[in-house]
Amino acid sequence: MSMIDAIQLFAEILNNLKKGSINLDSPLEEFVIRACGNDLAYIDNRGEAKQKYGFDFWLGLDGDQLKAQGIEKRLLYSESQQFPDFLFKAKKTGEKYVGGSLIELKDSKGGSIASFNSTVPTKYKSLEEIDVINGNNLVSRIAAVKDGKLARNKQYSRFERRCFYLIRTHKGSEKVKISIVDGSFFETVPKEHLFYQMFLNVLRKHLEKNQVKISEETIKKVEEALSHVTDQTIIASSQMIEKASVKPRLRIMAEVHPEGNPHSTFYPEITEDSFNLILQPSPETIKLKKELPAQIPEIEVFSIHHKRNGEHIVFQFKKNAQLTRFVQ
DNA sequence: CGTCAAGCCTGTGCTACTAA
DNA sequence: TTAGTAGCACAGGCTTGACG
Repeated sequence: MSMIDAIQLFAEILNNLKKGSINLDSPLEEFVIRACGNDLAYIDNRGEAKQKYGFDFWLGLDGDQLKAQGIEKRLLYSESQQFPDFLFKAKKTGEKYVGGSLIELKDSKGGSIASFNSTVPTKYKSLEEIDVINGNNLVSRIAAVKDGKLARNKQYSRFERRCFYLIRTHKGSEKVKISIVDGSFFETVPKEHLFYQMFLNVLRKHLEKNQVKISEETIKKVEEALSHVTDQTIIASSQMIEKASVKPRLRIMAEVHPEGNPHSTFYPEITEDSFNLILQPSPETIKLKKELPAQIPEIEVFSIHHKRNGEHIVFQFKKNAQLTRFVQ
């Protein structure tokens, strides 16, 4: 059930593509808002949603009541510039939360995926983690209002939500590719691991460059010490250095390695001018392999192999194939 | 081996938010 | 009001690969 959001998003976008109400060059925000606007608990740019796409995120909700719940007027239709771009509404089956997935957009003119700033892509994130990343609780405040009753439970901010990335490369070219990508495609080691390994790498490179010899034992000790450096907000804060009149600040960014980019030459099956849903196999996805093509005959289903995270199932819609079919 | 295109990598500009 | 931090990738230089 946990993937239900991504599947719904894919199916609805496909509908819109077929109807022609959007095309592969439309803004990615439009893809999501037109497809699933009513199922969202958070939209980062609520102003644009209303002005540009005529979607009122707060429709039917009263401004004064919202203020009472901690959402001030100026926030209603602002662009918050927080992570993530969209959050689906949560659902519950029995006592268990499902849904509530995160959708993050990445749009790029070239063939590589635009860099991730401050957020390292992962398979799961909880609302609590989102608050840590943002350094404030705006997203969880808004989501809690939209999720209403469901949010009145401690587990609400703790349960692990799936992360999906709506990615376009070669924007505005005939080579355009768009995919909804499972976060598992990017997360091959825990992100806490990434951070201290970065510092360790920096140290190693300096030792190498300056030809300084340090015993393997010392390195091990340093590694053990550095392994405690895991908190992104501490790493990214600007720092007071004694006597310094500037405060240096590290910015955490992540670039996607070609093997983690489903649109790279590693994965020739993801063709130009196509729209794809790329999911890690699970009992649900395997069921979906049968069901989705039955509902939407234009879809092709196949597997690609991620070097580190194994098989992923692709549901592919080719724009060109579709057009030729119409012509005939 | 030279040439050209595409891919990759790093640094940067600019904007808008939140919190104090 | 402003200091601090994050968002958006893109620009532009460098590297790699394909091809004759």
